[in-house]
Amino acid sequence: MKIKEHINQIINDALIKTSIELDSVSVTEATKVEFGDYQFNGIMPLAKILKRNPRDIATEVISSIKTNGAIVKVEVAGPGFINIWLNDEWLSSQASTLLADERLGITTKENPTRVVVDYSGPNMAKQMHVGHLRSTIIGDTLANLLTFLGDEVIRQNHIGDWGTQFGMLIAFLEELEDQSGSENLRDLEQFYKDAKGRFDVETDFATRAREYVVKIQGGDEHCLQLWKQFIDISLGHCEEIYEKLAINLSRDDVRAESFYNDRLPLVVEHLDKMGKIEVSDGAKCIFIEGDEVPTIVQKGDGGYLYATTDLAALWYRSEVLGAKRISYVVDARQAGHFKQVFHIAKESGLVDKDVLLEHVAFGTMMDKSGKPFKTRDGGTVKLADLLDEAVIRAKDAITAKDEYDTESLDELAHIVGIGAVKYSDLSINRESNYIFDWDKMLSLEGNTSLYQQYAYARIMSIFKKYDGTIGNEIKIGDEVEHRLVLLLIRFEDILQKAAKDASPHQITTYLYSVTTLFMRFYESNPILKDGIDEATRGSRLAIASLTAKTIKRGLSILGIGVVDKI
RNA sequence: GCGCUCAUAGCUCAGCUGGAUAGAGCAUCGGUUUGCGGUACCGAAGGUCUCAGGUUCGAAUCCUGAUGGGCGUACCA
Repeated sequence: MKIKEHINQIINDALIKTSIELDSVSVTEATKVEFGDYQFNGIMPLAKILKRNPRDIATEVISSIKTNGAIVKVEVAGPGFINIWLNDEWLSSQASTLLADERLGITTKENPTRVVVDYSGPNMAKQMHVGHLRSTIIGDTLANLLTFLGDEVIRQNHIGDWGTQFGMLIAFLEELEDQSGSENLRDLEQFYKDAKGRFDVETDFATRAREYVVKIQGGDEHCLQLWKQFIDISLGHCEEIYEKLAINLSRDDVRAESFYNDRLPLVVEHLDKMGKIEVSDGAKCIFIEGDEVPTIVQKGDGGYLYATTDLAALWYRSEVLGAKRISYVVDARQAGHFKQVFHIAKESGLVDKDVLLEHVAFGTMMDKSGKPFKTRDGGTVKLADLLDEAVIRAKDAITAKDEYDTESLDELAHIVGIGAVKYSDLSINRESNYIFDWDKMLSLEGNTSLYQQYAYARIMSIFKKYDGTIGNEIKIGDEVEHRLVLLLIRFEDILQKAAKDASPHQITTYLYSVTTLFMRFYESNPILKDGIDEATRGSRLAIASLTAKTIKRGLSILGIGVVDKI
């Protein structure tokens, strides 16, 4: 439920009764337990405008606040803070309602936004490597989150399947065709190196490779056939990775670079018509005021560039797909590029003014010593290798190994390992650089997926032992329960904000606070011990159940699974 | 050179719209009535929020400047 909105409404009503009108009223979570559950700080700036004593106004306002519903107590504190305590009975009843609902009381948007989330976007010429990890993970989470909240999400995988290197690759593929073409493509990295090796030393081969680039672009049947075959195999490799990573991208979501080919000349034509284009050194450029370097949309030799493709994609997404929010989950280093492209798209009318264009930027992945993440010999780390290692390491971290047969242990290690990789990536502010540390991510201590999965398993273990029906009746009995239940009710507020900011780490921070608070509750408030009365036990079971469902739902939005025992 | 961005505890990170005594985890030290999963929980210690100004009732947060790091900077994507 949108609890904050509810409290805001109450405060707003009280303000109106005091003849005060504010454009927007927003309470915040109390900074300390002594200050209650929520606090309203808006009186102080107001007092300045009204030239009145803030405490006097605050005192007047709180006398108009009803304390028989959600709020049980309000106080004026300090220079004019209004501290708000919520009613246990009200919270209890809200929590019971959430527990009875499949979606935990989280509403779906009444007016959904059609939103394109552009993420992953691997290059077909090479194997997926760690450079694609963050975009894939963050983008998928954003898409999951928006979908859950009711937006019409269109996932777009803008794969790189066009460009000069493909001439070389298909020329090489052609030679191997009669032998074992697809077999050689198993290791794309090696294939690329071999092809490059030939290209560099053999003139005949290099010439043919260059001819093939022209031929593909000219629509030559034979070359296109080879090219399609190559892309198909390479994309298949990506799909294996998506499968392992539990990423919701399918072939239907692929709109490759080549998809926009037909639109490229039209984009340039349109820009020209709008009077945006200036020719400089033979290239068609757009100069933006304040920017030193122009955006080139067509090269001197007539070729197009990635800015042109991105403009074409924006146009397509806006016009054909009808998107009102277009989110690019791309490395922060491309901030300058997107700023220009977005600007041009809007100025030239390729995209309507009311469409939200956002660059969901993220930082670089570093190793433990703070340097860019590479293999020992300085090469690129293949994603497939990294994920395999995650599963192997996860297996070591599992306690109850003996309770599993080989097959289900593998499955469990997969859930734990992949979850760790995803969670650690999602749990830091996406814009800062991210330090990749195996030991930290697979630790049971601290803000990790394993800690959450462990907490979940503990709750499941209680339920298994209890072996009965768990009701929805919650009755808050003490301070810890009060805080935990309130936190659980706040789930929707957190998701809404994370969606607005495209910021998954707000979800992980929240889940971690739920789990730690639950652990405290678990220590201090026994559930199945002898001497616990029926009603208390029922309520505690229900609180545990709501906690488990919240963790499960939260992790599932992050694309991470839970298990009943670890 | 110009532009973007970051700087919070020894380390990794939170910190909302400017709000009260800046918070977690790791590491360190100490503790937990035989415990519903102890790979847990509780506590202690740890800070000039890079520096210097400014804005104001109030600044880690906003503005200006400095220092240090990362990144980008015309026909690659």
